[in-house]
Parts: sequence; C-alpha cells; structure tokens
Amino acid sequence: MEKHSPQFRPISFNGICTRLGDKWTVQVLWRLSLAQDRRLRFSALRKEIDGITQRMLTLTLRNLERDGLIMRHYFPEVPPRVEYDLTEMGIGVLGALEGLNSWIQNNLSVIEQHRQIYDRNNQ
Amino acid sequence: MEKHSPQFRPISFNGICTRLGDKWTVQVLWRLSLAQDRRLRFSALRKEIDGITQRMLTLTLRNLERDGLIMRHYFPEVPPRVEYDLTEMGIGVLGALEGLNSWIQNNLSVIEQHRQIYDRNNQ
DNA sequence: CCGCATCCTTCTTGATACTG
DNA sequence: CAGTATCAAGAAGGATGCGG
Repeated sequence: MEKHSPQFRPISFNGICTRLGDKWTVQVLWRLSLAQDRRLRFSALRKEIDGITQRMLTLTLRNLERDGLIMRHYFPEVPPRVEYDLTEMGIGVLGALEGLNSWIQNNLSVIEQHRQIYDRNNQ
Repeated sequence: MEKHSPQFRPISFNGICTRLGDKWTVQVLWRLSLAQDRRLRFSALRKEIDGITQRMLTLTLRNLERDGLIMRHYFPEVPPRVEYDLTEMGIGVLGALEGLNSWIQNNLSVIEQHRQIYDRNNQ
C-alpha cells in the first residue's frame, strides 16, 4: 500500500474528531439522516437513541447546532414542540464518515482478535 | 445531495471512533506514517509530538499495539531502544481517515464562523 | 532510554428534581 | 414536551518520582 496523500494533515482533528468521537454525536446525526426530511423532534430522537438521557441529548444537540450541522426549530405551542434537522454541512459530514465506517465494518473483528491475544499475553 | 448508503451503520463507532477521537492517537499514527519505513523510536515520537507526556505516549502506544495497528520492537541494549512501526492495518486506518480529514479541511472555517455567531447570540 | 506507579486535576457523563 | 439546575461518579489527562 502506498503512502497517503501529502495533504493529509491531521491538524484539525481536535476538536472536530474529538466531538465526533464523543458518546452520542454520531448517533444523533445518523438518526436524523434516516428520518423523513432528515428531521425529527426531540422526543423522537430520545426514543430512538437507546440509553441517552434528556440532558445528554440536549447537550449533544446544542453542540451540533453551534457547529452548524443541525438546525433547531422551536414551535411555541402548548405543549411546546421542537424539531431538529440536518443542514447541508450535517449531511456532508456523514458522507465524509463513510470511508471510516466501512473500514471499521471490515476490520473490527480483526481488531477484537488482536485485543484478545494481547490481553491473554498480559495476564 | 443524496442519502448515504444503507450500509452506513455507525454501530461500531464506539469504541473505535472514541479511540481515534482521543487526544493523541491520530497524531501518533500520522507521525509514524511520515517516517522512514513508517518506523520511529519512542524518543523520536516524543520529540515530534508537541506537548505529549511520556505517560500519555506510552498509553497511546499500548492501545495501538493492542489493537494491532502498530508493532513494538524492543532491543535489550544499554540503554534500551524501542521502536514502533505501522502494521498494514495501521496504514489502512489512515487511508480510511482521509475522507474525513479533507472534509474537515474544507469545512473547518465555516464551522468556526458558526460557533462565533452562535456564541455571540447566546451572550 | 523507556516505562511504571502514584497522585491530582479536569472533563465527560449520569441521576435526579424542578420549570415554562 | 423540552428543557434547566444541581450533584455525584468515572474516565482522561498531566505532573512527578522511581527503576531496570
């Protein structure tokens, strides 16, 4: 295999990759991408993402909105309704993750074998 | 833009993406990839990666070795010498990151603008 | 030179209660 | 319904000293 392109400069990986690597961000993006109009309300996201708390969903959505990857739509009804949808940039980052995702699909089992072997050799 | 492929299942993102998103892992992989034979000794890595402590370099290398992305070569000389090099899988994961990396290159400035606007609108 | 052990600080996440 | 506020727990990272 040949070396990667010289443009590869992981300078910017912190803090984009740090954000993407957190516990819930990719899940939220992914769920939105599968929805009608790439748009879901808060309670729907919460139901679909197993184990997420209300607090962490709120924080994750705030960060994504701050970065411009999703948009928040507030409807001052009673009871209130809030919907979130992917922006063009939010759609784009999911596309940019596909290469990594398929690599993980292809290599995860090998990695897990390595981990088992390593752990066995170190008690 | 069209929806991503149905094979996109970010099931495996934790804990691969979590690992890649930590503070030093990608830096280490990247430095190795640029070196002669994709191979460097501990002290060389430490010098090249600005700000990393001996402890964190050791931990990062252990995790990468455990996953099979790098190999550790120990030479029982006096003083001891230890070298690390990328495995085929280690080279592969860098390739898988290129899509994300170039997306970040292209979008980082826009993201930072969004952050400034958001922060200004919320005190 | 390389790495482990220890202690400490900071960040992230979770649990729970409360509000417009 | 969709948050916010508060507190506590755990993980990640940094500083420092010792050892083969």
